Amino acid sequence: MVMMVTEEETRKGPWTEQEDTQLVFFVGLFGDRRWDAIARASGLQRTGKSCRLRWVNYLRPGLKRGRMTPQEEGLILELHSRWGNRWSRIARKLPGRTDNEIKNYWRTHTRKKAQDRKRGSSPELSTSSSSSSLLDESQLVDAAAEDAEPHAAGRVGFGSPRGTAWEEHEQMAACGGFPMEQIWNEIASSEMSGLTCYGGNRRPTPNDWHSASGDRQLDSGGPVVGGRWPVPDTPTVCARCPAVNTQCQSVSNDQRSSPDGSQRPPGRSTFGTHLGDQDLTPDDRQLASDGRADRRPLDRRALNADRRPSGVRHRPPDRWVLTIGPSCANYQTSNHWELGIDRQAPNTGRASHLMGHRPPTVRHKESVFVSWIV
DNA sequence: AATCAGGACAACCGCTATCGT
DNA sequence: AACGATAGCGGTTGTCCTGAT
Repeated sequence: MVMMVTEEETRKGPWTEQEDTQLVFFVGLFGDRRWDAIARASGLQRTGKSCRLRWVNYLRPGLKRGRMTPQEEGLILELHSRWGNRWSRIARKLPGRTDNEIKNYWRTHTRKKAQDRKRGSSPELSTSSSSSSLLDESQLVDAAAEDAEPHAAGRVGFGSPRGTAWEEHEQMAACGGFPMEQIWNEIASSEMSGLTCYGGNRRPTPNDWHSASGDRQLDSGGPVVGGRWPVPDTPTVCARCPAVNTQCQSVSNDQRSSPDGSQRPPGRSTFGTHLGDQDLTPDDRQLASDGRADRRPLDRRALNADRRPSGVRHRPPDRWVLTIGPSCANYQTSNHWELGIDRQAPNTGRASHLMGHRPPTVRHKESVFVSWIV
């Protein structure tokens, strides 16, 4: 019943667009837990650990990109002086920044400055009282509170073993994060045709299954139900057909209006290989305007995209849409998938693992089995 | 133009904590 | 309580880029 991925050599190195697409899609189904299961079910030849890292540090929605702001720089310095190399803890105080990002930042920028400061040569970014002006006072108050009561401050992220996902949801909302509920709602409210499923930020809703042409339908109230992905009427182009035989096509904010009001060219990718000025966010443009845009990795990637044979590092879209359709080359011969998603959260339409009740699993009888034909 | 040093950052590795059985 | 599986964390490495020489 569960699609099996044969034991193949584990891939390492930079992630490809296709891999990202697959990962985002399956995280949307399973939630950002059970990384081993995601790695297996997705067909990615990656370890669960690698999948988690990719998601947490790169694909997760809401991540900030670009240079650290002076406020963030100051906060990093302040918190590092307070907590040392507790990167994840520091990252919780900088919404949108990952521990990896902060760690890298510290290694390159801040550590050097701190060393300079120790030698008394750096007038800026001091951890002394002079730097406090750079900081949001409330952030320092929060940090102080966490000092006093380390476990009271929750982790920014989903599925923490130290608190319920719902608590973290609230905490993320409080700190300007990106509650999954909000993301899903946004995507659910967007246009959705019968042949489109949304990966990454949204899992199928019962309505999706009711409208499906498959053999089973999902019942929003029942404990054990199943469904099948709707089979599209109109073939679509298989842009990046993953190894798991899902026709997928990532669509992202390239469909939105650019800051000057003009539309991007249709079909344009936001991935690094196609990055151009039109792909810049307003923040990017600001960076460009202050003469530092050339330091941004996205531009470097764009400049060198043609030279990279594989594993091109690329910018993930802010939002993902996966399309499953019969035009996929493997459509005729591929297998029937089934993925188990627990649905034990009482009185909600949310998958239980998002409520902190239980991670998704295929082992429990009360699981909802979401299946589709590809 | 070529070379080199250092910055930037993605990704991996190893260890530890936590959870489920 | 013990054990295995999994997630999370911090350290490190590898690669590519820019700017200086």
